[in-house]
Amino acid sequence: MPELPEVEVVRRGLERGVVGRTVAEVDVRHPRAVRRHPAGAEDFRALLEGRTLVSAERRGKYLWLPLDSGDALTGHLGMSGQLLVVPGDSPAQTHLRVRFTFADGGRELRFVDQRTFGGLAVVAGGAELPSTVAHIARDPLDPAFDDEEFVRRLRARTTGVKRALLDQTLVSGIGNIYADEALWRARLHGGRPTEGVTRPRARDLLGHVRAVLKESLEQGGTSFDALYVSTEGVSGLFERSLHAYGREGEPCDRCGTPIRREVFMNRSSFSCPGCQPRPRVPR
DNA sequence: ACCCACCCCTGGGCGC
DNA sequence: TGCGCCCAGGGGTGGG
Repeated sequence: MPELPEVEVVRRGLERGVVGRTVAEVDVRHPRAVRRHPAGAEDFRALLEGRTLVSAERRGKYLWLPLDSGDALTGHLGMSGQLLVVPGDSPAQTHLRVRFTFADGGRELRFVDQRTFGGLAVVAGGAELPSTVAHIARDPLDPAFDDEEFVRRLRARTTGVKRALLDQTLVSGIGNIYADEALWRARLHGGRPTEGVTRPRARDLLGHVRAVLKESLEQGGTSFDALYVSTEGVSGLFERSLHAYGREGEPCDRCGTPIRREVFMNRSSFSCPGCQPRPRVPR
């Protein structure tokens, strides 16, 4: 569910809500939530209790909280994960998976995840860049993101532009919503072959990716339903600014042509037939 | 070294 | 009402 803007909203909430605090108790209520912690829930708990959370970091859609031990608590929200900072006496959420209480007795941290595609783990020595995150590329909001390297690598691919945007090892943080929105802005169909995209058009596309991510972040992200919320339970407002995603049959905001929906990679893609003509041989 | 189909889950909405 | 099907913002993995 959440893409870069939504995950960044959560990161900021963690920064305000839990960074600087010392973990008292960890309660893993569903083992699947820590399946990416190979040593198991008990080890996960032991590595966290008594540790202080030093900062809140993000790359793409991955989050991590370096600990004063030099390890890092890592998290990915998957399709439906939430990290909520709530009073300890608030009722258990239906899909509450992990609870963290703190030594200061203040609000607790809860990992809630309906579909359990997300999860948490403690990565040894991962404070700088957890090994489980290192395989993905930097995201376009990272100051060290290399635009020209992205352009070069995109054009070296032999695939479709949308597949490339969704490939987290090329550029991270983009999911189905923002891929469609950036392609609409760039007037490119997602099936356009990457090798046929000129350098200027690739730079233009990257500019639109960066712009739509920033604009969404300013609106608190996109929240179609209560599954995506900040650590404070607040929904984002960017849905009203979407031009393509989820708008099948509605007139294009640029040319009035009804937005089309296509099935692609076993998921939906939305685009304007007028502004984003399908290539002769889509990929 | 790629790339893709498949799998992992729960729940809401819809047609019958 | 109920059932079955489709759909949903994610990534990892094993095979080609």
